[in-house]
Formats: sequence, C-alpha cells, structure tokens
Amino acid sequence: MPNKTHTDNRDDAGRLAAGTGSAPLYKQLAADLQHKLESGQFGANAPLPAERDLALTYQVSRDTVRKAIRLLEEQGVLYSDHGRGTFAAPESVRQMSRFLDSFTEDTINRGGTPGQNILLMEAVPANMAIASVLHVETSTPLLRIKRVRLMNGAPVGLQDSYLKLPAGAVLQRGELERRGSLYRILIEDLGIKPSESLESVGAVAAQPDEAGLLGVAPGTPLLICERVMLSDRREPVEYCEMRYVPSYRYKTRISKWSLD
Amino acid sequence: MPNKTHTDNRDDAGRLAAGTGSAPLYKQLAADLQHKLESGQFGANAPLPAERDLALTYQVSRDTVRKAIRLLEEQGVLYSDHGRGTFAAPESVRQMSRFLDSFTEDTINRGGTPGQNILLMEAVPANMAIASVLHVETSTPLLRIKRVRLMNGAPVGLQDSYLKLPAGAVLQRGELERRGSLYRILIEDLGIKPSESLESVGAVAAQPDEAGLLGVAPGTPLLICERVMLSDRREPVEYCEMRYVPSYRYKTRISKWSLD
DNA sequence: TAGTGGTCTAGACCACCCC
DNA sequence: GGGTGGTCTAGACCACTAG
Repeated sequence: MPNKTHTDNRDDAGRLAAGTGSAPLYKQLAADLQHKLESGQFGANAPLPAERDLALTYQVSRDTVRKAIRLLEEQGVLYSDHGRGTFAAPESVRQMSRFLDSFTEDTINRGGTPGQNILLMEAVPANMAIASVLHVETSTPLLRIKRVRLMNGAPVGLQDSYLKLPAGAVLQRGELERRGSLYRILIEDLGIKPSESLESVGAVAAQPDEAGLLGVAPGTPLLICERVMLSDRREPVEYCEMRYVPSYRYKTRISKWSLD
Repeated sequence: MPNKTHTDNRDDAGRLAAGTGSAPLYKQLAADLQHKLESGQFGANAPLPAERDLALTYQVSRDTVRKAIRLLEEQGVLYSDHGRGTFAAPESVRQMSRFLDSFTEDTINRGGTPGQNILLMEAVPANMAIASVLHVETSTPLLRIKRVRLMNGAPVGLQDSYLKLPAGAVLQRGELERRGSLYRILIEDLGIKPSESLESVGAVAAQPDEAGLLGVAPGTPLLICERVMLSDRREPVEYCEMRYVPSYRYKTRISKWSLD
C-alpha cells in the first residue's frame, strides 16, 4: 500500500489513507463504519458484511478489520457472534457511554447546558482519610474545590473535590470559571492524564446546608458518588464527593458476563 | 508448535498447552500472568517483562502475548504505556470488577453470605412502560419476581424483576429458592445468555411498605437501580428495579477517558 | 457443508519514552 | 540510540452456526 500523508481519510478510490501523518487504519475504518451505522444504513441487529469482505472492500488486512470491530464493540456500536456474524447494536445500547465523562461533557451529551457556581477554592491540609486514598502524608496541602453544578441553570449536584497537584502547578479560580471543566484544565494545562476512576455510589439524606444549596428540603434523598481518579501512571490524583438531586440519574452500560 | 490435547496447561518444559482440547493460548497466558501478579511477584506499578521477552519465554507469538495483556488490561490487572512498558496495576484498581455481577456473586465477592426472601413470584400482564422496554405488546404475560435480598441474614435490598421468558419455559419457585441466583438459572437451564445491561442509578425515599421490608424508617434514602438486561442476541429479557439500603454501596471501575 | 468469527504465526515498520 | 508498546500484513487453521 502506498504511503500518503493525507489529512483526509480517503483517496480517490475510496480507500483509507495510509502513511505516517494519518490516524491508524483501524481507527479510520471504525470511524467509517460508525458513520454508516449512525446514518441508519443498518437497522437494529442488522448484519454487517463479513470481516473478509470488509477487508477486501477497504483494502486492508482482516486483522485490521477485526481491530476496528473490537473498538466499536467496546463502544456498544455493534456486536459479533461467533459463527453468526457481526451486527448493528440496537439504539438503546448505542446511546449508553461506558466511559468516563466529566460533568460538563455528560451534561452536553444529555442535551443540557452545564454550569457551575464555585463555592470554595483553596489549599487545605489533607485529613487522614483523604491522605490515605491519595497516597500522601497527612497535612499535605491539597486544592479543595467545592462547586454547585447546574444543568440549564438549575442546581443538580454538589461537587467537593480534593486535588493533588504537581509541585509548582497553579490553578486560578478565574481559569476554572472561564473553562468550566476541571478535567479539561488538568489534561490540557497541567499534563495530568486521567486513565481510570474508582467509584462508589450510594444514597444519603440531604443535610440542611446541602439542601439549601441544592434547593431541596432537608432529608431529601441524594445520590452520592465518591470517586478516586487515577492518572495514566495510576497515581491517585483526585478524591471527589458528588451529591445529586433525585431527578439526576447516573446511567451506565455494563458488558460481559462474569459467569462463563 | 506440536499439537497436544492436554487438560493441563503446561508441558514438561513449562510451555503452554496447544491443541484442540485446550483453552486458547492467550487465555492460558493471561491466567498464568494473573496468577503471578496476584501472588505478589510484582508490586504496584512494577514493570513486567517486555512483550517480546514474554513471547520468547512462553514460546508464543508476540500477538498472542498482546492479546493476553489486553485481556488483563480490561480486567484492571495491569496496564500498558506506549514506549514505557507494561506494569502491574495497584491493588485498589485490581479489586474493582468492571463486569456484570449478579447479587449472589457480588455478595460473595464482598465476603458476605447472600440470601433471599421471595415475596412474590407469578405471571403478570406487562404494563405500558415495561412492555415498551422489553419490546413486547401490552398485557403480554411476564414473570414477576419480587425478593428481599439479604447479606449475612440482614435485608439490604428489594429486587422487583419482570422477565420475558421463552415460550414454554417454566421457572418454579422451589428451583429459585434452592439455587439462589436467578441468572444462573437463566444461563444454565433456560439458555438465556446475558450479554449487556443498561442501568440507571439514582436516589429515592423509602415508601412505608418498602421501609418495613428493609427494616428502615420510612423516608430513608434508598439507592435505586433500574436495569434492562439484554441477551446475547440483544433482545431485552429482564426489567428490574432494585432498592438498596444506605449502607449498601454500588462500586465500579470506569476506564478510558473520553477526551482525547 | 458453507460461511462466519476466533486464534495463531512470523516478520516488518512506526511512534513514543528515556537515557 | 536503544528499548518499549502500537500498527499492519498474509496466510493458515480451528470453532461455531445455520440451512
């Protein structure tokens, strides 16, 4: 296959772009297939062409086709059954993201407008519990950020976040107000790449102060989500407690059954 | 590589078993690596041998090594960084299952003894909402199972499940009481293979009847989890509402960050 | 039996990280 | 520069499903 350095995905014959400048072939193929699936070319549970046919069509190896299919399978866009074929996933599955979203992205995905009201943003010493989960000594200074999160202007949640910042890193309140998403700043400005998060979800009653901030009656059931976020080096970087009003739902897709 | 039909994983030289009767090489390799990791041969974030070295050691192709590594990566057992190496995941990540567990398995994983108290088990006509999610006509008969779930004898949750059974399938109350796990029966007896579930999690206040069954005060915040379970053909099979007491936590690991 | 996805190989080159 | 993981290929054979 000739090397090209297109920014476009396709050459004149409709083949995928190769070469050092472009995305991996299997990602291009996945994007192409996803586009076809989302444009409604395949109904729910409709079969896709066989892997060998796709390889011929796109002029790539079958292994590359399989990588693209596995990628889309992880995203819930399609699924493969041994001996039967590969099929378009039903709409209900396709909409559910299994991945980690920031509040900002999640809200946009739900069709809402995200907002925030920063209640507090200051350096605090780590208490024993938080020091333990973030792998630091007690009293190590952490950046605490307490925010009311808004959807379409209405309060939906309280976020209380403790951040272990790299030495010398600075995060200004104005910057957070301007950008909205804390994670975007971590990624783009501070070089912190989140890789995984460990979450624990439960229910609690709203305390009077929390109730006031969220505009609900004290004692109202709240969804509480505690999260430890890990960097790409698997260093714990953030501990966060989120309390959401009852109308807010936490949605997820779980795949693969642990029973064999 | 010679074909063998061992039930054992290794031959005399310590190589993995090949041949038609044995598990895929990459799964054997993954099991072997996982065992080494769990036995503490590698500390948190300790580097594993390079892929090429593992391939030599185990006498398999590098691609097979990569498949094994990807499998363990999905399970949170290890992680790979481009250009740096492959590393043992920290203990906190390793413990979190990202997969679908039944209440029975989940409770066992937490070190508890699961139990149940079947409140109701009968055929009921589907109402509009449930008919919609299960893709059946209104009034189609469904099997409704309402249970109090127990951990170490104490009530921790209410499960209200609506099942679309295959024509002619029968599920006896005594069978469920004896086996404990509904999903085991679905898989082993009815040929229903769960593949994915879509979940929505939130918080609600306990109603008087629910409070009585769970042994909490009315108005106590409960964690509510609604679930639609899909078969391997992506047919919705079960709609289930679960309400858990505040002490019960729903834990999960989320990987891959949606921002690139 | 024909067609599908699943596993496996051997080798090549690219991209990234760190010394 | 030397080592690491990431991508890609061409071909072979196995395992499963369905008509």
